[in-house]
Order: sequence, then structure tokens, then C-alpha cells
Amino acid sequence: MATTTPARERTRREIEQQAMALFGSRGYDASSLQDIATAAGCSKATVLYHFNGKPAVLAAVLEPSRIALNELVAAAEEMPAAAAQEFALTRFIDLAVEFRGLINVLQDLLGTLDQYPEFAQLISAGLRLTEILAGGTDDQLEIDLAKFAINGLLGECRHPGERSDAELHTLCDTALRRILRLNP
Amino acid sequence: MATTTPARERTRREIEQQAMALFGSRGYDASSLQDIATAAGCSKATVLYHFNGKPAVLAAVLEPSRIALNELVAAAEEMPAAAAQEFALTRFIDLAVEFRGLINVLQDLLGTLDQYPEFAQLISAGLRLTEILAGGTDDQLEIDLAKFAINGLLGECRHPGERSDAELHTLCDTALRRILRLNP
DNA sequence: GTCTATACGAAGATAGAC
DNA sequence: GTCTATCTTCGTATAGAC
Repeated sequence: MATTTPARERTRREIEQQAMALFGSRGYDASSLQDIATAAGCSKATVLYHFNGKPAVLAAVLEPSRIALNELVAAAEEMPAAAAQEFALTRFIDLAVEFRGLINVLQDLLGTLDQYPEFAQLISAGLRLTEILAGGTDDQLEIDLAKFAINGLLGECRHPGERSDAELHTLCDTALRRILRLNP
Repeated sequence: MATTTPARERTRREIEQQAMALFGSRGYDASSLQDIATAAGCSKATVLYHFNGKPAVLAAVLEPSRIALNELVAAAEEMPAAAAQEFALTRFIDLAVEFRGLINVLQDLLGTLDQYPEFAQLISAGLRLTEILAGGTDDQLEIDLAKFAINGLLGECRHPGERSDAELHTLCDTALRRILRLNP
């Protein structure tokens, strides 16, 4: 079962890759199924044969970041609160910088994301991350401040080319530490 | 010229109000011209007679907040930097809370907003606000932090009904003061 | 001046031929 | 598996009734 899919999944992966490039550069809404199909060298119907609608294409594109976020949260939940907070802060900034091309997509969809069951796990991981970043406190204000910080971070990661990875990293680290009152 | 438009502008205002309600509850993209026309009790073509395209409807809906933001920035620019910073912080939070129903719309459109000349002034006012909130410094990190704060604030104002105005106000005030290192 | 009726191209999605 | 043809609805544009 390891020698898989010689030509079988080739089209699917091609669609996925082209969709990722288009979503990253133009955003989700501005990338039509026709655009994706043309870029992948197939027809619109073929895209919809491999993926059950446009949101499913997006879900496939976001899969690697979803897995990474889940692993981050799972690892943090094994730690005591203070260590988890520090761990989540640094690792989440790493993730945001690494996948920053896709954050455009998330921001495009944040308002309607909860309408798609494909993204339920992504949303719940985001909520758990919020609580971890808040340091495990019960104080609703601190939890809301952590959410505030995540929103700011997502907004900052949307403009590729303006900053280097290192600059973006510094900015996010400074902002999160100030909001969460964590020393560097 | 004061006794104006008995029935003249009634349809226009009705369209504007219904569009504001729809944009606020469902977002811009999810509200079609047909939805707006039906809610206003007229046809799609009538909407387009009064407004030169869907973005023009949005511009009309955003007009009050645009004016308020411009007045805020203009007033702040008459003050010394430190006073302007404090003034902009408190007044901008007031505005964000007051118009929070429309912030969904802004977030929907932030990625493509610069494609519409209707919103150039709104964007430039936002940029000037960022500099004022940064306290008039030249430090790019501090300016970026102010932008970070605005992004967080916009993100927080999107969920109506979850918090009271007072709670939202407290949250934004705390977050902005922590990021900008301003004492309460 | 105000509005309705109608048409156009492009979007997402489906059915059925090959 | 992949295609063409077709459906509905979207935003937009125009012609013409009142």
C-alpha cells in the first residue's frame, strides 16, 4: 500500500497546488473555479469531481496549517500553564510567519468560516490556542485580550513583501508580549 | 431649499437603511442587490438607479462613519502629539463601538478595499490614525504596533450581542493601552 | 425624473456522454 | 476520470413605460 497512485492522484495534487498559489496571491473570493481549472490544466467540472465544492478546495489547501496548529495546541496542553503560554506564543508566531501567504485567505473567510463544517476543527483549535495564550486564567478580559492579540497578528501577516520574516517575527513577538504582559 | 424631497429621497434612504442592516448582519458579499431590493420593496434596477453599482451602496452606508473618522483625525492633527494620541485612542474606540455593526463589512472588504476609489479617503484616514496612535514617532516598529492594535480592535468589534458596549469599550481600551504602552 | 422589464457575462454547481 | 452542456444566481447595463 506504499506504492500508491502513479497517475491516480496527480490531477488532484495539481489542482491543490495551483489553488494554493491563487488563493495566496489573489485571495479566496477573487479566485474562481475556472481560474483554478485553467491553471491546473483541466476543466471546472474536473475540479468539482475531485473536491466537493469550492470550500473543500480551500480545506485541502489549509490542511497542512490545520495539522500544524493542532499539533501545537496538543503539545501545549500537555504542559503547565506558564510553560504552555510561552511555548504557544513562540510557536504560533512561527506558524503565522510560515503560512502567512494563506492568512489572506483566512481573513477573507473569517466572517463566514463557521458556516462550513470543513473548518470546525480549525476554529476550535484557534479557541483553545486563545485560552492557552491567556495563561490558563479564568479572567474573561485576559482571554479576550488574547483573542485581540491573535486578530492583530492575523491582520499583520497579510502583506507579503513588505517585511522580512525576521521583521514580522519581531513585530508579532513584541505585540503579543505587550498585550499579554509577558517579559521577553 | 430647506423644504426638500417629500417623496424624492424616500426610496434612496430606504435602500440605504436596508442595505446597512443586511451588510451588518450578513456581510457585504453575502448580501446581493436582489436581497437589498427586496428588503427595500423595489427592484434591483431601482437600486442601481439610485446608486452607481454595489460599491456605491456600500460607500453610502459607510458615509457617516467616514465623516466621523475624518473629523476625529482632523481634530487630532491640530493637537500636540501626546495629546493627539490620547484623544485619538479614546475617540476611536468610541467610534468603533458605535459603528461596530459595520465593522463586519470593513473586514470583508479590507483585502480589496483599495480597488475602489470610493474608499480612498477612508483608507488614508486610517493610515493617518495609525501614525497619530503611534504618538508621532518615526520608529517603524511603533507604527506597526499601532496598526496591529487597530487590526485587533476591528476583529474584536465583529461579534455583536456577545458583549455590552461597556465591556467592549473596556477591552479595547486595555488592549490599546498595553500595546501602545500608555497609562490609563 | 422614477421606475420596471429584460438581457448579458461570469460565478458555483450538476447531469450525463464518452 | 474527464469532458460538454446546462442550470441558477450573481453584478451590471440598457431600453423604454409612466
